[in-house]
Amino acid sequence: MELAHKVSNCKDCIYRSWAFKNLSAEELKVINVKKTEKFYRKGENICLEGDEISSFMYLQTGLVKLFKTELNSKEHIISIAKPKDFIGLLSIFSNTKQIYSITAIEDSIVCFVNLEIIKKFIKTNGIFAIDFFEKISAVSDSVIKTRIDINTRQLRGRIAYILLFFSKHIYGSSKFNLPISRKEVAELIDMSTENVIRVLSEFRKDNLIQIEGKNIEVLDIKRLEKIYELG
Amino acid sequence: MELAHKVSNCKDCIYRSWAFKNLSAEELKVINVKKTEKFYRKGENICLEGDEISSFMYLQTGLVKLFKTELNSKEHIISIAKPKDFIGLLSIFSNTKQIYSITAIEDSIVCFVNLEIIKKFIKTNGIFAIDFFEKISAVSDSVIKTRIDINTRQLRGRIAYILLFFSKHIYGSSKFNLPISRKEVAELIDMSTENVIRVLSEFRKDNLIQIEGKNIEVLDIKRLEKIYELG
DNA sequence: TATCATTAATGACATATATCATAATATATA
DNA sequence: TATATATTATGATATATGTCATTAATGATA
Repeated sequence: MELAHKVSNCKDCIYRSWAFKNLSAEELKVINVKKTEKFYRKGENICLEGDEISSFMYLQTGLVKLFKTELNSKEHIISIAKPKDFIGLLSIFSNTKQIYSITAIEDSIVCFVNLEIIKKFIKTNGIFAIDFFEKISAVSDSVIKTRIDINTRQLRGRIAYILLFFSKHIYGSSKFNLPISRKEVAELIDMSTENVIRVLSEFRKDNLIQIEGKNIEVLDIKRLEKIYELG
Repeated sequence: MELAHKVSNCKDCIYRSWAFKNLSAEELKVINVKKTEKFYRKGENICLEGDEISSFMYLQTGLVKLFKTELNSKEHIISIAKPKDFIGLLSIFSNTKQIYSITAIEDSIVCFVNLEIIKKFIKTNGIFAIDFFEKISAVSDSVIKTRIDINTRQLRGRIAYILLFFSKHIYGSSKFNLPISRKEVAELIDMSTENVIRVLSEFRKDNLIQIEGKNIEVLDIKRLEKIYELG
């Protein structure tokens, strides 16, 4: 069942003040006409490895995961995007096909802006080009930094990272509903599902967190940060 | 001792046909006047974490490593750049300070182009902007892909990756002189130095490679590729 | 509601990897 | 050249992590 939602106008969009802030009213109008908004239920695919790339995608509401299916058909999650994030990686500017898949992990609304229009504005609006480039660069570098931060740590440090990531970065609250399964956490931080569960239990017994299924509350953020910092 | 080298002209530069191909003769002349070329001996630092960023850097000759010093003062290598590569990550467009350090791992000549000039051309030359963006995006995504490829494999797969990386990607020859120590290999693929040495010995005993100190020859590339693919 | 499938949880065990110790080389430096 | 220092090499051992097995809990579906 498709849920209807009010299609927003670009000039009122939260994203405008970010990557699109240097577009003129005229340019925004062009985007407004050509853009598409689409609603995805939790679990639905937004795009798959190999799909043609024709849009710049950003997330209006919800949460999505960017992932790759390995040869052994295991999935590896590369990053999680939150509202106002550009979804995907820079390859949309250097590839014609998606090299990763994207799936909603919460009900989400994704906005698709034709890539040719973005490219046209990069060509014709220098101020927009520079600003857009800076913003997009930051996103890309943050993915690299995250991958390094995770992989230079061991299990406890990685789980601490995930807890801090969701509580601080995604939800801004010490209490939150983990939107992904333990298996997906494992796919995100390169460890086995059992060990994700085990370390979470360990943290619970240690009064670092409280767990009731997907409901998690961070009880001792200072100590959790220390565990993260020490690796 | 500083070695003199013939300062090259941008219009003859190998890099021109890559990222700078859409600049006019006039624009190239501006870059040519403002750019700096610098020679670094193997082991010399090109820049350090925290340095002000004022240049777009690319490698004319040699080989350099981009790395981060962890809290425990261990070094973690993020990527290795070869001639014609843009050095560094996109953060030069979104940060004012370097977030990683760069050191020459072979005698190298680095060319520094003032970043403000690049930004000016992005603003004023749309065709250049798009092309430059596409090229730089590919570099960034390739770093992400590499990190994933390495970290989703275990030791044997990672060593296979390194051997294939140097023989195919860097030197284009089955016989090459490994430019980094076993310790640096370990820092590049997140494993202990002893295990790097151990797996290399194992590959030697298995007739996959021949080793004499830093001189390595890949004897059975097909089997090595299989080891890499299977992880 | 009853049934089935998925997820979460935990223990026992196997395996992969790191660490420590020691020696042999190689490389840099005085 | 001699000496110190770092690198390479290998074995023994400790530790971290993954895998397998089993059960409980949860959620989906008929």
